[in-house]
Amino acid sequence: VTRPTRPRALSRSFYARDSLELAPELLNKVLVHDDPSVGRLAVRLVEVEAYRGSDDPGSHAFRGPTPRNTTMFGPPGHLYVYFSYGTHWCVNVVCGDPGVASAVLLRGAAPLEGIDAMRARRVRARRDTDLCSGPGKLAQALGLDRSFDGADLVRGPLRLIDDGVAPPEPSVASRRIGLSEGRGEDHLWRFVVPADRNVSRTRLTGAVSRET
DNA sequence: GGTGTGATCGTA
DNA sequence: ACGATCACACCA
Repeated sequence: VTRPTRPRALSRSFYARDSLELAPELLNKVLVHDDPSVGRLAVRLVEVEAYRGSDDPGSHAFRGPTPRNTTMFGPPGHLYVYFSYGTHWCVNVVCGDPGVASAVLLRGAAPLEGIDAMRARRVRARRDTDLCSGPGKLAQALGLDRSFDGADLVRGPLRLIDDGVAPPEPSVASRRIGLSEGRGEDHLWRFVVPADRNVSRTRLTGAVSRET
């Protein structure tokens, strides 16, 4: 059993590394949104995916900088938020060095605090596991949209917190979701907390258990 | 539990 | 034309 410590916000240097290294370290970290309109929202991350740049055909940054992906090339510890399928927002944590595109997509989380406010934003959710079990749901529950693209996780109002709960040991690595053929769909760059009910899709073909 | 399909619009 | 998706229908 991991003993909780005094919660501390992750520092800029924590994000300054490759997305493949950072992604599994984000599991079980707490994402907090101090939302001026509804108060504090907090969730524990249970599913993430690593994206890279010029060597990753699944990445928005594969073909170089564009107006949309600019923050992916910026300094680490900021959010990259984009509009997906005409209906949903998806949230990434930018990592690596400035000039190098590297980011981690936040795909699933367990609601901890502000659950009533999350339900108000996600009326169709029947169970608590419907609130944040997918990238679009997570963004909607936390009230995130384009206006949060570029937001600084070190300054807030969004922060990532280490409350002493370590990443799972082992974690599970599987193929990334939603990539068509030829887009790096075989890479095991999705990381999940095993058996957590807030993981967006339980089918894990080709998944491997992974020591951190 | 699983699979299949339509909605919807910014981006390249 | 095509998505780093979701919800709902339907089958099991």
